[in-house]
Amino acid sequence: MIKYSVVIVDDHTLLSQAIAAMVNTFEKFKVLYTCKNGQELVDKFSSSAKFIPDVVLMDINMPIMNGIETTQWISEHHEGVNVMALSVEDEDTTILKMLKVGAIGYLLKDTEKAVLERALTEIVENGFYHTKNVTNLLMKSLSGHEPEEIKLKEREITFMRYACSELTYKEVADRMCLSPKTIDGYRDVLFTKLNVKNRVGLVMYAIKNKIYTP
Amino acid sequence: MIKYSVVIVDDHTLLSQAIAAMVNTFEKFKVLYTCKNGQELVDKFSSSAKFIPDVVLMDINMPIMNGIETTQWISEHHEGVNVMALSVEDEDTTILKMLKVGAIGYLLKDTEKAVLERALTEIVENGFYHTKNVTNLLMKSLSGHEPEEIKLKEREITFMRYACSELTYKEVADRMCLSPKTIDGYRDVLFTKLNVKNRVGLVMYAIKNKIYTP
DNA sequence: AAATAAAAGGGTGTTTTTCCTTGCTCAAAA
DNA sequence: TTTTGAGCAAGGAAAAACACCCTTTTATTT
Repeated sequence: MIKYSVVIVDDHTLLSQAIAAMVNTFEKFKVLYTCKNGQELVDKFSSSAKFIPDVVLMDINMPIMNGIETTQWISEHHEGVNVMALSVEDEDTTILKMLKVGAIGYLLKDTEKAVLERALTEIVENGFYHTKNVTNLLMKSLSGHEPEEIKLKEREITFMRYACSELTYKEVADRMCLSPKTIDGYRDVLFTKLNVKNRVGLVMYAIKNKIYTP
Repeated sequence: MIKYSVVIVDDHTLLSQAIAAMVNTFEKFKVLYTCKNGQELVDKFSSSAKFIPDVVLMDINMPIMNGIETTQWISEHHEGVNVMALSVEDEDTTILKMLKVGAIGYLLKDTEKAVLERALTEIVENGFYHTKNVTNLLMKSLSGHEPEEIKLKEREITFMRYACSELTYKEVADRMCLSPKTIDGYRDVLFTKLNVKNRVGLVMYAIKNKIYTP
């Protein structure tokens, strides 16, 4: 019997090896190899055609080259490879981003073994797999207005990181070599852009969007 | 050959099942069952003696009953059971807390399969396993001053969570049905207790110590 | 019963933040 | 060339946050 080949990409070695062990118990699948990050995968893919699998199980949060960038790359260079996202977070925007760059499935890490097997099977046989959650999400995003990507400038991001400290705005102005009143300006712009009311809102936005990591 | 029994506790089902699959490939070990959180484990342990394993692989961040609480409980009620912590985070204080409540090993989730097998073997044969990191950490904590646990009251924690929102202190006072002046008091006390200068400092402390999750 | 600690609240004054408006410069678009 | 707009700077006023002083009441300890 011909087994479908699977590659697992996750920075947590134990997790990827454990999932590998699990996938190897599935009748129709076998693991080709595992990677610690997107860069490793790109290197493998580029080195030889025999390293190109049927399915990639892709974690989203990784150092060096994250799941979204990597999936994008796969979509552009190896259209035939099916990417299934595998993540702990079920934040709407993240899932949508993965689907947008070409992932054809999305699984949370707290699903059952049987669900993973079914998902893999459906992917290679039908070409897609989505949990109900994801389906609902897609419906919403189709009907609803796109959240219109907020674009931040380099300086605004620098300022935001300072805003996440205990410095007063005057001290931030010193650090950035600008007048306090200019800093006032950045703040005001960001308040309206990000739709927040005060500095705490700014801090929360920065953290949620990984502009600042506590 | 007699196999040692292992129980895995992790809220991410896929991860725990995958690790289970891996552990089952080890010659000397077999998985008895897996749990989604500490409460489930306590229930199992309490229901019958045949559910008490040789080793518990314990995740730290879980809903309902986290790894530290659960390990504490095991230490108190089932001294013979070896608990090995298994976590993504390698923050010093967390590791120390786990060891303090009785864990006899600590593994990061990005270790190799072979390392896990060796760790399990050493635990059942020698009674302990620590990576070099953990050993170094222990040395440090023995020589150095204990960071003197900061004790927060229920009310202060409630207040802190509100402080992590965009509400003004006056609005927080309303929500907590207290005078704004009382809220002022909480803030002042916390500023000195936690050694921070302003509300942003408070927010950061709350996030770092998981009092508030963004 | 006295001492102590915690919880709630009050007064006053300073500093910081927030909001709104105005003006300048430079560069790209019409 | 004029217009438009982004980026930078700044003033003034009001609101919020912060600091430090305090009293009263209610539990808890001794």
